[in-house]
Amino acid sequence: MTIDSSFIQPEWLSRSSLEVAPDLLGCTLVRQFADGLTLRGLIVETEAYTVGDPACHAYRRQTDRNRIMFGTAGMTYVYLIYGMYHCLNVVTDRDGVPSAVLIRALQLDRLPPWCLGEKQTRVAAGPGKLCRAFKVDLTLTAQPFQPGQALWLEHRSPPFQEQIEQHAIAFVQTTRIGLTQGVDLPWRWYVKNCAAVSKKG
DNA sequence: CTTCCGATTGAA
DNA sequence: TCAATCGGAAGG
Repeated sequence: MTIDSSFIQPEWLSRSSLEVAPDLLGCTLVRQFADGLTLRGLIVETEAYTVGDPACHAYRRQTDRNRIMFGTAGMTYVYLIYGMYHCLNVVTDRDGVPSAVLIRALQLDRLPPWCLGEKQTRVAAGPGKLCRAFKVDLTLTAQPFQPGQALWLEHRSPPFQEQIEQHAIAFVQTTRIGLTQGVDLPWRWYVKNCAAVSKKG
C-alpha cells in the first residue's frame, strides 16, 4: 500500500487556525462510506476559531463536547446546531491549543444520490448543508482525517495552485457569519466569485 | 434538575 | 422576520 501524497497530514494542520483556514481553500474534502461510495468536494469557504476567541466553543472551558479541540490537529470536530444541522470542523494547532477550522461550503463535482433534483452548485453551500449532503453527524466527531476513514483531506491540485499564482482565482477575507460574539474578527475566507459559497460579504 | 441558547436554514 | 428542534452548557 502506497501513501497518497495528496493526503493532508496532521503536521500540516498543526498551525494556527488563522493560517490553516485560508490554506484549506481549494483543498478537497473526501467522504467515503462503508459501501465504498466516495464523494468529493472542493473547499470554497472556511472560518477560523481559536484560543481567546469568544465565539469559539472552547472559549470558556474544556467540556465533553469541545475536548477534541484541545487535542492534536487533524481530527474532526462535529457538533449539532439548532437541533437540526451539523457542522464539520478540522482541529488545528498544537496539542493543548484549542482551535479549529469550520468548513462552510463545498463545490461538488457531482450530486450525492440522495440529493438528486437539488441544484448542484448550492447543495453544499453552507456548513449545515454540506454535512447533510455528505451525511456527517455526531458519530463522525473526534475521528482522524485519514484515508480509509469516513473523512479525509487532500491538498490543492497543481492546476488550482497555478490559477492562484496567476491571479485567476482570488480569495476574500471577511467577518464570520451567524455569531453573537467576536462578530468583528475577520476570520472567514472564501473563493471570490464562487457560486458555491454560502454568502457574499 | 431546570432553563436557556446556538459557528443554521428556509419559509413567511 | 421567525420558527424548527435538541444536545450541551450554565444556573439553582
